[in-house]
Amino acid sequence: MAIHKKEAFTQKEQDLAEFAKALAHPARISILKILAQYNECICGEIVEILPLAQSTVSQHLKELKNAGLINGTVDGPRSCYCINWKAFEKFMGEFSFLFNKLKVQNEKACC
Amino acid sequence: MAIHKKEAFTQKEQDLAEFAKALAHPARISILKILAQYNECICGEIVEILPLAQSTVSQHLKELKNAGLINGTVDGPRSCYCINWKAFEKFMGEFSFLFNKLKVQNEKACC
DNA sequence: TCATATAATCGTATATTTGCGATATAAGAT
DNA sequence: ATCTTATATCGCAAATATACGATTATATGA
Repeated sequence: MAIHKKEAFTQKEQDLAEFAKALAHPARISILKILAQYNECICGEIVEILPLAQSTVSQHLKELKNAGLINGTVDGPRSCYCINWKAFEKFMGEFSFLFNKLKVQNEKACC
Repeated sequence: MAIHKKEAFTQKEQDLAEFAKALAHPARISILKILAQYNECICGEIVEILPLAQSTVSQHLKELKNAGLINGTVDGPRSCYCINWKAFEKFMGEFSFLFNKLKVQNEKACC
């Protein structure tokens, strides 16, 4: 595709897209559900639950962390992860706000 | 990657991931905002606003339509698009429900 | 110090996404 | 019938994402 045109869009649009991208894989949705259920988990616990290799789970965790959706701290030889509810709420709120706000002003029928 | 392991996850997890994927590009976020603002648009109007080629915009519209987030109807030589608010609310509701529900039961601090 | 346990990273193969120009299609106008 | 307008689709190139095994790093315990 030669060039990525992400730069052509607003920062907020890019941020929302990044957030959505982090959620755009069933494995990551599943990881978030597991983290929510257990409050916190080490990588190995998630590996045992999901049908994915350790390296793959670690990669998904890294993406979720990069997106800011989870926190991860080193705990001896392990890494402990949990959901960053604050970030989660921020993005969910922005999405809801953006589209609910836009919605009210044109509830009329269309094509 | 040899095999896609999407099948290993629940239908609901896959559906939410699909929804997120449709939103996982700033151009598509932008298109949704444009559609919300104008209520309905033909492809060419969006092409004029965004710094993307006509074929690229058409492709993004197709993805949004496949994900069920927008409706599109043929109108003579044009195609008219608008947001499918019902689908939108369904998915946003599912996300909020899923994570809000999980949240209440573990607000305690973690790593 | 050395072995063990845990997780991160590297390298690689393959699949998917992104973007565009060129072409095809379909409806309306002349 | 032909031309114009608007959109979809095809084909291609480049970028990203997915998945895994192998390797590396790090901390704990013997």
